Amino acid sequence: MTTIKDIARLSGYSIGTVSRVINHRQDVSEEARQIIEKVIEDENFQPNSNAKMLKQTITSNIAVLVKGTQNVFLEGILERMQEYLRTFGEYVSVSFLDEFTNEVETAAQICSERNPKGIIFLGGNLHFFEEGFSRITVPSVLVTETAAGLGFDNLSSFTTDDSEAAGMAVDYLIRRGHTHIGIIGGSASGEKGEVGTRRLQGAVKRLKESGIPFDQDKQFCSCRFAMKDGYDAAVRMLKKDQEITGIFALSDTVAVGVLRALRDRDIRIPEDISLIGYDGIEHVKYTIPRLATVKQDRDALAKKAVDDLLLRINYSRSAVHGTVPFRVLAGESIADLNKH
Amino acid sequence: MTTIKDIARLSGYSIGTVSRVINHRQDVSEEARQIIEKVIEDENFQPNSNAKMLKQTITSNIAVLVKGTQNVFLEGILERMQEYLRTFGEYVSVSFLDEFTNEVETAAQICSERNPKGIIFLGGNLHFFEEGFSRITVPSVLVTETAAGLGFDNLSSFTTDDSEAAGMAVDYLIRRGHTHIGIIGGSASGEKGEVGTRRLQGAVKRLKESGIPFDQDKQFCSCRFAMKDGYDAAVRMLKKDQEITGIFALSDTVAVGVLRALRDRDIRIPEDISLIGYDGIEHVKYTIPRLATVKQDRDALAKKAVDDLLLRINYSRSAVHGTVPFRVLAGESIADLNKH
DNA sequence: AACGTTTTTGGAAACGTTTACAGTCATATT
DNA sequence: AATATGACTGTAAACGTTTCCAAAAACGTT
Repeated sequence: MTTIKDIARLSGYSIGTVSRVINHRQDVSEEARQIIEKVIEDENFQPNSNAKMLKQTITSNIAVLVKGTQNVFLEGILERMQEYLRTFGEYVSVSFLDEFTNEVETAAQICSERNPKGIIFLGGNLHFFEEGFSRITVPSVLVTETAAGLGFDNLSSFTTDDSEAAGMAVDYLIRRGHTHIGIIGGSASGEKGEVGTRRLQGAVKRLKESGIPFDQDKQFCSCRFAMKDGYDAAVRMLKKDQEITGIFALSDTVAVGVLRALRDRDIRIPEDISLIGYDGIEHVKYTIPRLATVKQDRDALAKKAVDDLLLRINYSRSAVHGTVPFRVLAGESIADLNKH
Repeated sequence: MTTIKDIARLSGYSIGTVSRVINHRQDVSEEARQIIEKVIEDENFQPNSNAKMLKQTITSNIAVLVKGTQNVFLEGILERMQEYLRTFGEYVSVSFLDEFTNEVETAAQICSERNPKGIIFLGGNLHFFEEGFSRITVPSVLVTETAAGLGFDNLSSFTTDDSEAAGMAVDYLIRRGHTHIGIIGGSASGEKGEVGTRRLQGAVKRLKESGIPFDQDKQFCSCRFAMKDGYDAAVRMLKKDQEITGIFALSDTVAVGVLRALRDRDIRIPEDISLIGYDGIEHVKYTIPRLATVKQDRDALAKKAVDDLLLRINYSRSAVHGTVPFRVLAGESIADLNKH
């Protein structure tokens, strides 16, 4: 392994000067820079990151915790983030957590074991943050939830305005004459600080505002955000309520399951029941019928979160909380009842 | 930050002894161990990983390179691997690469920058390995391709027997009376050392053996492994050849695109054209109709690769090459022409 | 009691960097 | 000519561990 010492010897300069060249400092003569850079090039020298980090007491890692496995939506954000971070020369260390694992607990553990310089939470349960985030001291960012109300100074958050967006989703149904709407997805307990709950509340709020009756016991079926669970929940919903003409699935993955469940019961979409999803994964363009959905801006989510985190890692800044735009995508899964 | 020095001071022992306790060595008295462990506990001390690694000249990272973005199949393997590795206390640093990026080149770069103790390639192009893998010296494993023929002693590989499995896929069609079969997916160039190419060859071989005519120019449409590309390729195929009764899509994602393309042209599946995919992602159970496919054993792939890599990291062993079982899944997308 | 063994311990060097500090040298200023 | 200034460079001390080596302690054997 070639070290800075070898470069010093080979170039005839001291290790101090070599170090200065490596770190692009100004106080080095042009001549020294040239010579040393040549030697570095020739020797194919790479500074040992451990030594560097030891001295600087940081690691060059950013830890990413993805809440939920097989979550196409979050994985899409992860990919975008990784790609974007790479342009800064930053790498991510990824952990996928199932939905029951406490991500804050896990993050704390990762911090002590690996000492990352920043943490990105892709999804998460606000409850866990409220309870235990004070133990985490590195700059962090939570994506897909808002931590504005928690008041941690090292935790930023970026999300779609879920409540508003969910409202737009049901609004889309309402405008097309649907007055009996079912909602599928979200945590069983209606737990506070959970994505599904916020979307549910936004939807219910809009229903109320529009004067549409909604009986949560009969018209809501909770389920995890997976195709299978969407399928099962749809089956339950059909048993509970036969009058529904429109369904809002709280995630596209759930919607795919719903689609299949309705089909298996020979319920036509959109002729018999209309369906709108949430997230805007690629897949909605290829379902039969194409799925209407609310598309979150994953690029913006990824970019904003990374920009903010990097800024806060390098300069001590306060956390910020932001939202990104969304769009309702039409699809073919919604019937306009007004046209009858 | 509490350091080993603090623990030494607080416990009344020397740094050396504390270090020995931390590393669970035998040559420490029971008494010392107890006392020191108590102090460590009380102080909530975590050894600085950078210092540790500096001394041991390794990092505790395993680098994973995922070839291809938005690849549900590989991401599923990634999740399984990460989860399994975590049980060993190992973490992964992930990079997603688009299909054009040279993963071996990238790995070499990552090695010099971050010095991982092992590398996992999820997908990859054999050509790149043949050309440049000799530069990589850490234990590595390639999943989804076989590197048996390359003869690198530090590169294991695990894969499904793609050729055989693809053969089974077309066989499934052939047995149901299909004699005019189209194949969609795989690299444009029919490039050597590419997943699609191997599957294509396996399929063509089986067609030949069964005495089914196959004109690669007319009955094969190459495309990238994405839904959109599957859609477009299906459109091309329909223009080129009107007589096809069965299609083998070289990945499930492609199949989903094909499904949608056929539907848009009012071609019924399986009545007009039958379709079988490859990979066995969750999704195939929720398409309309449910998609027949060849299911690769992702659990086995993940587990074998990790087991082997960990073994080779800790003991110097030669690389091995293995395959995992596969299964043809029936679905609803295939018509039995014999029944007419 | 004197000696060997074995077990346990402390001291100190090493790992490869960064950086504060002090030094050298040329040039400009008086 | 003496001095101040500034640009550059080298030296050495850190950073928090691990581990080699030798010292000390404990024990058993003669």
